Amino acid sequence: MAPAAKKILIADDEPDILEIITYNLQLHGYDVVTAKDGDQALQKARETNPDLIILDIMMPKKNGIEVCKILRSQPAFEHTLIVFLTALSDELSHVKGLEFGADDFISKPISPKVMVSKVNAFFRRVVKPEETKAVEVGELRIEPEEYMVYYKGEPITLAKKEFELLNYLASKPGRVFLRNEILNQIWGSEVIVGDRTIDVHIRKIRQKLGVDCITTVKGVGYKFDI
Amino acid sequence: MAPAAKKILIADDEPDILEIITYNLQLHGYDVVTAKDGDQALQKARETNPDLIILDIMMPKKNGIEVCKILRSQPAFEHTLIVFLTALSDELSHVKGLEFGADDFISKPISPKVMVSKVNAFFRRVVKPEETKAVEVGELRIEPEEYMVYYKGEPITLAKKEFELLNYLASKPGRVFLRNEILNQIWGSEVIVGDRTIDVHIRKIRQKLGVDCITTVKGVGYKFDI
DNA sequence: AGATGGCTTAACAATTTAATAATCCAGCTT
DNA sequence: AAGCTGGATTATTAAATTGTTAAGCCATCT
Repeated sequence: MAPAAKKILIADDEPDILEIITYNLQLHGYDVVTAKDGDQALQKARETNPDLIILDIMMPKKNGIEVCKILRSQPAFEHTLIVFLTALSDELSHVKGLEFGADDFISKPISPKVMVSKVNAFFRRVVKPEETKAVEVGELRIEPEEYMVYYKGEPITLAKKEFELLNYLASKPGRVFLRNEILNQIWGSEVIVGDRTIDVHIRKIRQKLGVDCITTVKGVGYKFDI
Repeated sequence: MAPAAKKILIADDEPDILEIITYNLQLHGYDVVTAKDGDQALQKARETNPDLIILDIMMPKKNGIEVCKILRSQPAFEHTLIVFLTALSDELSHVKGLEFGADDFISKPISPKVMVSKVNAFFRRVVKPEETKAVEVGELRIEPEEYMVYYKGEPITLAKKEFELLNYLASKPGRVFLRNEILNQIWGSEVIVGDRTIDVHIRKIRQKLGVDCITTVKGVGYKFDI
């Protein structure tokens, strides 16, 4: 699934926080680069070309907002995901940060778990546009942009989860997705749902589509096949 | 896949809590080891090498944070999942725990059900799908991603164990795999099954494939050959 | 407030797979 | 040739997994 580990640059002047977050992100398969001040953040960003940059607002040398502003002015970082770490109360930073092109904020203090969840979410979000293209297999057409499915030209309305599940499976027809992969992708690693939940959604999809384009692979998972 | 039960060490000084949690985790197929104080937790951790360690913060002898700190300093436990049990209000513990490498927190009080769900989620999160590539020998193609086998282009559906077995043998065509090797790889060293079980699966594979690509080496094992 | 739709879960049914035991068979040994 | 030995086959039983239905919960809409 993950051809290459996503690279994350995280800049914060508190070594403890840096270490904790680094450790936890690494544990979840991310490639982490750290910086302890604004200048270093800029330098490492250029050196390593990360997929996501997390900037503490308050840092020596250059603060996060300045760093963001500089990065955004460079073509190489025009579309890089940049998020700020801010103290919960610091509303002003929010406003200023937005002006300089931050994609989101993470409020401190934050638990490692939530941190990882958020990072996962960022990448999930940014991956979306790639899979926006319609999938068409046989008589079945899946249109991610309109959140609709057509079978033999007839529109079929699926609920959100149903659609996401079908779309995910159909993203690689023929390949088996493990139940765990499905849970992590559709529900997210932080959400807790039972195993039967997947079954029920699968059932509803099969029911609504009329065609059985989802094959069960017992003990393994499901695959889209037509 | 190794169906080996995940091992969980749980340390808490309240026998009641220990018992309830243990019972519920066991009910869900986990292998549970308990400890009633910090020293015992350390000892059992070394003895049993668990996959997940749940530490109550407040314990006699050594508290959870001390235990965590000691464990993390040892290579064997560097990457073991460690979570703390904390009273909801005890924010200070959170902060301290983070510094010593805990992966997450579980706040008390917690219902057995939620506990089990959380534990499931922990394991789910760390699972990463392995990179798999298709094996192709002669007219036979094995696609681990699809969990499918093709012979002369025709798709053949194998059951989970059958597929894993074939895939394993085919990973090194020509080499003989001892019965013990097969048992260890496909069934896992902790599972005890009789020798006949392998025979039966081999037979089913031969039957489904139609071609006899598996050669018996009497008194030794089997090899994939075509 | 009441109605609606989506999501999740519980409970049970149905199905599939795995493991075991019993039997059969081929090749060797003596 | 009769008796071993290890493997193959078949049938049977046990276990695990999935399918299905109904019901509850929650948020939203009317």
